[in-house]
Amino acid sequence: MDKLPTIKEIARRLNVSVSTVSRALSDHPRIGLGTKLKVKQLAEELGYEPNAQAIFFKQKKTFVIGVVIPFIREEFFSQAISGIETAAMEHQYTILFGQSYDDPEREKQVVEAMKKQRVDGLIISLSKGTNRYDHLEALRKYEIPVVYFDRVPNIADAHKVYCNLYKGTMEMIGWLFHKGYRRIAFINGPDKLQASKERMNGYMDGIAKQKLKVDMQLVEKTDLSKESTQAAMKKLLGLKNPPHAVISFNDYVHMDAVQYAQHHNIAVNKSMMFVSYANLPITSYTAFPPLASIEQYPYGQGEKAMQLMMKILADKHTDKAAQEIFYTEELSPTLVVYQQALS
Amino acid sequence: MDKLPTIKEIARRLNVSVSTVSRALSDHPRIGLGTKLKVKQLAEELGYEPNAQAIFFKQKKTFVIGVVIPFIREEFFSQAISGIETAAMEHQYTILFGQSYDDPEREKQVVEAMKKQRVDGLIISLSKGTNRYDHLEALRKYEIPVVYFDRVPNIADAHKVYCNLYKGTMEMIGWLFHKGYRRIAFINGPDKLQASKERMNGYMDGIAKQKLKVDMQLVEKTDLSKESTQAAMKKLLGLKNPPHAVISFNDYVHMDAVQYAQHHNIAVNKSMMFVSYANLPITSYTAFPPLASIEQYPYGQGEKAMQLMMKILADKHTDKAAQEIFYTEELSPTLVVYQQALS
DNA sequence: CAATTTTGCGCCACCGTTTGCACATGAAAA
DNA sequence: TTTTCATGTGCAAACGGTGGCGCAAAATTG
Repeated sequence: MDKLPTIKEIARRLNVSVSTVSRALSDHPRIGLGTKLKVKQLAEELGYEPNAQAIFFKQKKTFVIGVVIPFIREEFFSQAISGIETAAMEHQYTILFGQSYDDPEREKQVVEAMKKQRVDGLIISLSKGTNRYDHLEALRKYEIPVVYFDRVPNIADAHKVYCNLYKGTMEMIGWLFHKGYRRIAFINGPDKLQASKERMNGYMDGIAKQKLKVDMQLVEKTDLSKESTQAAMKKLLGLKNPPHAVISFNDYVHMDAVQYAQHHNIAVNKSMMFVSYANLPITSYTAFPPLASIEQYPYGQGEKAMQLMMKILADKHTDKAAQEIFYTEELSPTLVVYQQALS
Repeated sequence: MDKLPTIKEIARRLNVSVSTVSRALSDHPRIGLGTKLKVKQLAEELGYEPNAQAIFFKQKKTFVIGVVIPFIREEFFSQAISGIETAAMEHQYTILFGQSYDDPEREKQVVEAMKKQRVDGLIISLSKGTNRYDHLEALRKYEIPVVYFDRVPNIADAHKVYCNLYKGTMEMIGWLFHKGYRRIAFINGPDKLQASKERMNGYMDGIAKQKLKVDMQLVEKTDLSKESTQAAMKKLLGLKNPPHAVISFNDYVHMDAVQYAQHHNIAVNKSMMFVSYANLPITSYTAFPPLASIEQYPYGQGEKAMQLMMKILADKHTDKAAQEIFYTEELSPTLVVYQQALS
């Protein structure tokens, strides 16, 4: 038994036509009960399994969703991909994986490879440098829907799933204020990211809400690299009037910031408080976990993104008009407090 | 322009046959230069891109490699997958991703989904509970080669890529001995894993080599869960004569062990030394990184696994006899010392 | 200038499966 | 008994390409 069994083989052995076998296997009502039984039994015996490639080819479907993220090694994304994967399995989909390494060029390559593979859809969290969307627009021609998550573009005609960090940031500032901290610094991420803008707006409005005045010396930026974060910390620590608390863009920036502070003899979370976004489990092992963190539910975002994709794909077949509707799912973040900060 | 351009469309417009177009695009020598030019130009204009699904279907190739790992959130595996991905891209392959979550049942499901997708090959790091290989043997029928990495099975007729931890463990014990530590404890992983056996042999022989006698009270086991690791630590700390040093199965076990010790007022890396396997970058942010770690080169293992897969796939076509040769790639680990331990 | 080779292109079968349609048979309705 | 209809099955086209083979025209050879 060298070749894999096909429906042709079953047809040949049973002296029926391939169409009969095909229909028998899919329980077509017009096939006789006896025939169905015979076919199914032989299929079982032969260990027949339909050739998905052939079916997909015919149906113009692959049951594969492409997933592109910046770095899988970041726990945020590995959690997100787990959510995506789980939701995918529930719908019998599999996922094609690729990393952009935060490089727009690489992102383009990966997206193109996925287009070539004719994925049924693409879920992507943009690289921080991406400012052109040609490679993603190109998917439209192939009717491959795109769902953005977390790092979403600032364009209207796109499906998006993300966490509203505006509210979360305001909440964080309120919490810090109540704990008695007044000079609240903020290390934000790249301007291009919508996530940065949201955080910034939240910061501004949060400070204003507490009736503090915004001091732009307390607002720094990082490109997310260790060096850039350290440079930001250097400036903050160099102020004649250093901050009481530092909000970092995410837990990685937080860890780099804390490390820098520690090396410069700051009593972390004693004389200067550190809080962050993301709430990664890994931080619980670190020397100085953030005092509080804004949970962004990466797993939930991934899951939602996939469910949205399923909905879009379903709509595609039923409702032709639905093509031009774009969905946005906004999750509300939660402030998670780890320790009681001394006030 | 509603439909995607196909080779047929090009043929129709140019009044040539589809086969001519096909051959022109692939630079077949029997096609005239002028025809080639015309075809290629029109293809360019129309933005023609070959339907990979169709080609793969005909050629019985998908250019997809399935990758199954226990947990993507473990940095070891996320690094490994990065190595795999990079090597795959170099060969125009893409990767289909799945996690087993260390559950043999889920592993089976994932492998089956990949079989259904007719991946060209499968790279897998086994779940810790896997002791039957039926689901992987089943791939043989589809001529889907399997390359195991890191968590490899203890069977002969399989392709494997892994780190030889026997040597690494002996080296580690030698280093600890030189630093003056005599009572060296060892928290090993599940027996089923070949990796556990290797470490154990290395431990035994390493202890013997230093002319110490093996004290089985110092040897504990964990199923890699936090609870199990803590239970192991509890036993070790409860000994009338506690260990001077603890070797953990990997950095995650290490972190859990250190956390437990810390909560029980042990002066970590002062009164009791902690060393580990894996050397994950994330440990540098933790409160007590291992004093030394055995680097297992996850990225390199992934890369090697993919390269081996490419070789196997290439051999498949050229050399029919090569089918029965099984390759084993053994990487040598390196002992990385982070701090000078007090002797 | 005839014989042979090379060049350029089209025809057709094929990969594994699905599906619209036609056809034959037997049973129920008229 | 004839018409109608449900039932069970087969034929063939289609999905988008590839590639063996054949055939005519052009180019090369003796």
